[in-house]
Amino acid sequence: MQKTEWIFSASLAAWYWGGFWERMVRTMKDLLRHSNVRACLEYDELEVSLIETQFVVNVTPLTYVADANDDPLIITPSQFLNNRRSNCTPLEPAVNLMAPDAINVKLLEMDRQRREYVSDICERLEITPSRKGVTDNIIESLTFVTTATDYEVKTEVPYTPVEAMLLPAGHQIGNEYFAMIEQGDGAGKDVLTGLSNGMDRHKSKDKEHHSHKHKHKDKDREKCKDKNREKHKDKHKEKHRDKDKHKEKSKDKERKHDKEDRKHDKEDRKHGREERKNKEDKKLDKEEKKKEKGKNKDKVDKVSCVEVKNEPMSEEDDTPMASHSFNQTSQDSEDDDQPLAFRKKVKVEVKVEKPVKRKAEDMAVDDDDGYAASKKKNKKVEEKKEKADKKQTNGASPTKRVKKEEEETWKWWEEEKHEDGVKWKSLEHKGPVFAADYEPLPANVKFKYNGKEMKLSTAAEEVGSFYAAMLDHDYVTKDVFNKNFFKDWRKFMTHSEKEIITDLKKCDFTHMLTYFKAKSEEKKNRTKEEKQQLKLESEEIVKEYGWCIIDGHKQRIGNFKIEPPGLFRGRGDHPKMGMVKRRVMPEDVIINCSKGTAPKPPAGHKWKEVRHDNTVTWLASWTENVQGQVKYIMLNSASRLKGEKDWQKYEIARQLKDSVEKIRETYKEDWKSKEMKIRQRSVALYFIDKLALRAGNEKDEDQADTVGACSLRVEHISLHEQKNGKQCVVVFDFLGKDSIRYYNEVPVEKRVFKNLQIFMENKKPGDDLFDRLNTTIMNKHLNDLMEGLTAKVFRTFNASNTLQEQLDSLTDPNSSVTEKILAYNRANRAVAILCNHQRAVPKTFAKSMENLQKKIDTKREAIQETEQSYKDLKKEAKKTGSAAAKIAAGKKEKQLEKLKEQLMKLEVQATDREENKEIALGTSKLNYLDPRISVAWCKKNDVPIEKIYNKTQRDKFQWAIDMAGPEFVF
DNA sequence: TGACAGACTTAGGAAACTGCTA
DNA sequence: TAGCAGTTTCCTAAGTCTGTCA
Repeated sequence: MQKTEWIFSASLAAWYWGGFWERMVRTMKDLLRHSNVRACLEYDELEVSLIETQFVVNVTPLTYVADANDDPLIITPSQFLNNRRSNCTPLEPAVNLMAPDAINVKLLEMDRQRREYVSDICERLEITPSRKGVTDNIIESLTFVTTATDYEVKTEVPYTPVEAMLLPAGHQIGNEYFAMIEQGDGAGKDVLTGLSNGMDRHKSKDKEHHSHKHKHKDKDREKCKDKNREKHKDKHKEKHRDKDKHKEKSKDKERKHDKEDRKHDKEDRKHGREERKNKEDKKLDKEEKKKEKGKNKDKVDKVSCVEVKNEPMSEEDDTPMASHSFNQTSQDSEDDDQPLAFRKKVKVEVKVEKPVKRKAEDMAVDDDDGYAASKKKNKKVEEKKEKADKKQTNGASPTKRVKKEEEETWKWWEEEKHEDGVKWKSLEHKGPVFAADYEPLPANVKFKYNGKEMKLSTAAEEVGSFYAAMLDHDYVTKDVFNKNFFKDWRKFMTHSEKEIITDLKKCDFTHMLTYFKAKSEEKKNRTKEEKQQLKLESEEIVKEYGWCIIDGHKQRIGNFKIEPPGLFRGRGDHPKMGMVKRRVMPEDVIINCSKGTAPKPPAGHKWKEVRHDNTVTWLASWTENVQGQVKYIMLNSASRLKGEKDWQKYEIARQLKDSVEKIRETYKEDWKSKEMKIRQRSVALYFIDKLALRAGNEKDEDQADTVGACSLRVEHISLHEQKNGKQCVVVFDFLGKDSIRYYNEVPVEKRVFKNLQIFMENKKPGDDLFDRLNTTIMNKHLNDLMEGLTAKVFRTFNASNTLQEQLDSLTDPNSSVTEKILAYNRANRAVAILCNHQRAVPKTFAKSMENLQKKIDTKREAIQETEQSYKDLKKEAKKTGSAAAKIAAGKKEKQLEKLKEQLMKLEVQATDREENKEIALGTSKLNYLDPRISVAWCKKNDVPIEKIYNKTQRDKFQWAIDMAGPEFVF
């Protein structure tokens, strides 16, 4: 019979089984051993699964399983997984059950004797009816009729029905078996969870060590490492011996009887504990096994759209884990379940000059791209295109190949995508535009020090002028800014200047500022002709440097100008604000383009490097001196390179929509995990999902102190059992990206609340709330749940999903276009609020509101007056009965209606403006809302797209405008 | 495994532009 | 037509996330 493979996530299955991974392992192992599916015993994969949290089971079905009616049971893996708890929605695509659909796994026959035995166990273990239900259900599950809904386990008694159930048919059942189980455990307690074995005792010691982390963390870490190293060596040797033994066993396996199997089983259990104990040993083989896993994955690539893999979860009761003490943390997490701070290293200072990157030709092609549609690209077409491109490249210059009207839309979305990692095939541009040279101040513009005029050297004057130009800005009121500026400024001074200028407070830049203001004013007051001339000159520069030719198409460059020198304007309390951003020279700039097309550097200069790396999208780069960051010249958002990525982003977010419910179920389950690390991860993920928080990368000390979900500190939240009539309220108050304050009072699930209480226990305000979590751990987990999933995707998904929902509920198809636009803006606002897109209240806000209010008041007065005259006219008309008076009254009435309408509009405008005072709508529209939703909405509701997107936005979202019909739904 | 570099997206403020109103 | 307010564009800081290296 043909051998088949059945691969699925063990931890997922463990969840399926009520969260007991160990039990699942055992179940599978015994199931295979005691069933007639003997061939599987040949494989080591089951062992692999123990380490990798994934089963890779090769099954050669020999016989079949029958149900009560003796009908053969043909079970596919998806049936297996879909027959789970009856009160949950089916797992379906969220489960990456990487198995060929058609596999028929024929299981062991469930005989009466075994059923009786299970009942016996239930009685012996005093299992509650629901437990019994579970027990039965496990049996039923093997026959794939699931009914149980209660998986809570409240007893410390070993939970053995799995073993019981798997007792070979015809085997004598009795106390002997129980004894065996208990003996196997040593302490007898955790035969299944393995929590009380030697390893755990050792671990709890470790944990105790960790509880004194603040005193001895480095020492302990070193000790721990040494111990592990030793352990590692020994166990590695042992492992090889075990492996050999195992091979021998496999050879003889067909001759072995059930009894022998039982013996092995017992041994395996003992070994199993040791194996778990030596997790690190197995990590050694991780790479090898990963490869193996990869191979298997390749074989079964049919199903997987979305992958759900859980980490092992542990049995637990309803109380928060801290009360259990973490001495009992699962074996897997010996090191993982420590606060991450234990493992942190000292940060090295930022170097301004970074090592030169490898050359393009040396680079491996990355595999970072590809949304669903593009993945199905026809290779042949690609090859053909490649050949055609090669021909082209060998022929005329790309510039010549550009069509006459290149600006007309390039429908790149209808073309084949480049192979993964390749961003372009040809790229030609003119290089960046450098900042104009410094023009020294006229002699009459004076700088004063300590009240005395002083002529500065050109360099000192230039830097001084940066500060002078900012005198009206809030920055100069900040000590850090002034301190940094002064320190850096002195670097540009001559020796004598340094000696004289020792105190910034004694510096008088006001005359310089007046000069700059006058210049600015002069600029504003230019004649029309002058303005026109300047505009033309500017357009010429754009024409020459603002475009590039990529793959034969002319595309706009986003930022073709090199950042001019100035003072660093870090946001929030940035420790580097005020430092001097030095002038970037061609010698600092790396050019990236096709071979043989390098732009000429400015006269008398040369480029730092010319590179031909088609795996990146930038055209030029340089390293900025303040933070040591690389800055790039890149394409405009309307370009193919940006658009394609954007499209892909929204496709991943749509994928998340399909699996988010599963993921939510998973993290909710994880709230109960015994492992602190997993609970922290699940609570943080809950915040990311529910509140659209950012991931929260760790930040250096030389950056502003801002946080996101993973980097929240104890001081950033406060817990309230009750607040404003709501229970379990978490108050968030922290600075997020750009030092924008995030304040939110959120009622949360009780379990989240309890977990947070535990996470905060014995911590100082400045301690990490999630001390066992960082964004790498989070994203790794998310990617395990769904390919391509990262924390950021949740924001995109939640934003787009909110827009879709809001539009659906707020749009009245019968309303006017104006009303529809209002509905759209409201939906957009809901998203902006969700994402906390704030802006500073515009400086002119108060004034403009005042003006608006004046208009409203004037309008009201006008209405009052008109009303009075209307009444008078009406009276007169009634009194005199004259036609002229009647007409006049009618006119007045119309005037009154018009005025009232105008007032209404003004009032709406005032409300709208007030509501938008601190909300920035643009960010979400540009970065988070799938444009196809808006396009579809416009098409469906006959709203011109121009009402929603301005020209730039229409350019950026051209792909969506072209491809989304009115039927599109996110 | 953590630190770091690099590449890219997301972000708000400032400057420039545009259109309305008196 | 100037002045103003609102809108758009530009600018660049500040994030996210991945890959590499010791």
